[in-house]
Amino acid sequence: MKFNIKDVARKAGVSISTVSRVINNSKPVKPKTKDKVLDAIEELGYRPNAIARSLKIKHTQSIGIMTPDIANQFYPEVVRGIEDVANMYEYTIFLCNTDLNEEKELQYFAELEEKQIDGLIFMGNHVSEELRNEMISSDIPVVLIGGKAADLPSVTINNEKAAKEAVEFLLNRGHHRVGVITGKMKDPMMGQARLKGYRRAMEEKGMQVQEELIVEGGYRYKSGYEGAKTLMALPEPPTAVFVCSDEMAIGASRAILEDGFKIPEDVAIMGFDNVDISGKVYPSLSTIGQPMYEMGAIAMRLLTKILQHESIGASDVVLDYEVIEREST
Amino acid sequence: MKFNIKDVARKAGVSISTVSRVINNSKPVKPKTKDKVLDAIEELGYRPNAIARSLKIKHTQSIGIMTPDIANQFYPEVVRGIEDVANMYEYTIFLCNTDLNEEKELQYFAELEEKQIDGLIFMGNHVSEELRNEMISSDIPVVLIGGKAADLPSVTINNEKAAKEAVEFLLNRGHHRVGVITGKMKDPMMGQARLKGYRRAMEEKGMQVQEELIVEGGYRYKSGYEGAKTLMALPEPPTAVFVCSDEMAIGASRAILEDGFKIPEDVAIMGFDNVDISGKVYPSLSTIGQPMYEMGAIAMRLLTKILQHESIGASDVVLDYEVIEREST
DNA sequence: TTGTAAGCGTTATCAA
DNA sequence: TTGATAACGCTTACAA
Repeated sequence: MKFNIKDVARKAGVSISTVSRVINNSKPVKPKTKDKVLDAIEELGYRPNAIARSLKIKHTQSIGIMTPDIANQFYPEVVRGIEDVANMYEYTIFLCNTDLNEEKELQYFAELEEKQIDGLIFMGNHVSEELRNEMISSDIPVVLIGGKAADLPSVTINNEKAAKEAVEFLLNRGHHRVGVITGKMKDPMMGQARLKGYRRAMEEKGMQVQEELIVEGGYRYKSGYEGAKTLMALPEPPTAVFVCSDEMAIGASRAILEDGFKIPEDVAIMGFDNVDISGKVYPSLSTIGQPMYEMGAIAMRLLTKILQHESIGASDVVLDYEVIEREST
Repeated sequence: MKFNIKDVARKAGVSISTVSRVINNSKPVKPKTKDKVLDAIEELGYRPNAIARSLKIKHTQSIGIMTPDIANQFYPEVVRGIEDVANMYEYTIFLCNTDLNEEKELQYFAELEEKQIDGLIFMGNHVSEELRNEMISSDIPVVLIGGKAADLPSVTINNEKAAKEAVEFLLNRGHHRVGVITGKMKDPMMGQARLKGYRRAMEEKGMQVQEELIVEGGYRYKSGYEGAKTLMALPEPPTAVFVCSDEMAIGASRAILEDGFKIPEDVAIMGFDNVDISGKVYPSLSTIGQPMYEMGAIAMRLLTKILQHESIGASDVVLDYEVIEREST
């Protein structure tokens, strides 16, 4: 029940080359013979074998996406952005979940390389030296989302500046004690850069940063919840807290509400990301809006340009964020 | 910088066949020559070409996933379940977003078939006759998640029964006017089956179902929001509403809160799905828990069994759901 | 405008 | 235990 180009050639009474030519529209073919071929294809229900084709032409129209965890609120939206433009340019995507685990990243990379992907979009908190070497030496074009590494194009936002604006927003509302629940501190962007933004905002306003108001979070809801609990248990709890991801911010809100405080009257919350749900929860979350879909779409667009050897302007594109005011502040 | 099996054969001073043998461990090879080969591989940084391999062996260790929209709360979790077991069995996954669009489904299917996927996991509200024909005639093994079609294995929950229990739960709490915001009525599972469960629960309790209390929703937040607005605008609004998806339920909660009602004092809300966020919002959502991760994992496991020609017990597996009581009821 | 044939990088059969 | 060689299904010179 599975036919190949030879079968249709035989059926149409032509050679396999002309069949190939009509399939790919690569060379002129006399209308009449073209019809014969098309009929044969139709009749047999023939589908070309892309694997065989790829072997010959040396590209697969497949690209890889490595994401920490598709089940994490942040990524589905960017993956969707990637997929939409990938589809537009006729690429199909391999999806891999790395759990931020270097071993897994390396292993997936090897697998994808063997499968001859044309390019890769990588998300993760940082690319290890070993992985970077693999990437460079493979000469598979890679574009990073949300992170940076030497010689690898990337799309990001300015995390430090965004974080700084977030806490300035809080400060301008008259808050004096603003706490922060950070990301993982080994994460250069979500952890370090955003905390740095916090510090700079405080310093520029001439406020002393109190280390007790800084608690290290992680990525998920639970760490936000716990971070807020410790913050609110302080002798003098903050009146506002900047939480470095929306998911943690939702956890923090929960903890704060449970402790009998009102949001935003007693304590204001500022998140980061603008994950889909953040505008839908109650109270809705003020946050820094990252253009997730666009990040994906732009990264993929960048990749297609590289693949087509179009000149790319800057290969580090930094996108705009926005501060979004909702009910939690 | 890219080497093939010939290069390593030359470097190791052996034939390509023995290289192949050491790579695949397919035949005994003298330890000493094996070492030579391994060294050559190491030195060149050789990576086998899976495309060439697939062409020869006629399978790709790739499977497809078709999902309506990865950015929709429900799917990332099941995709994660799929990916985890796929990875375990050394499959890598192609991810496709169909937007529930038949054209796109058909087109993706053709694309994936050309790319010679070994199997497919399909999510969608229903498989069209044409798509089903393609699936059957392609002899690519397909397993459905959340839907059914003749001759296609599936993993589902009993939507009607689950919905019935959801509204019984509400009824048992003494509610007499319970409204329902349905899914899209052309969706057999999320729409029809769940509504049927509602009707049956009402009937079995000897309650007359009032058509004004039934409003058709869709999939997303907005339709839940709007559905609740119309319900609460009724002369005699419901005291409880069963909303056929959590995302809509969150929208409904919002609308109800905005209208000045209290949850659950004035109106109780029951969702469906137990999407990650539903336990994290405030008030947290009572809901029917679908085992999303497991659905994915089990579907993929089923697929691997089919691919390995293991005997599969039932090819329609229906999983348990649970009714989860939280703050909204 | 069409056909013949080589070659893409593997695996596997067959012989040695 | 190893090596030659024919496939796998396609594209693309090159020739006709």
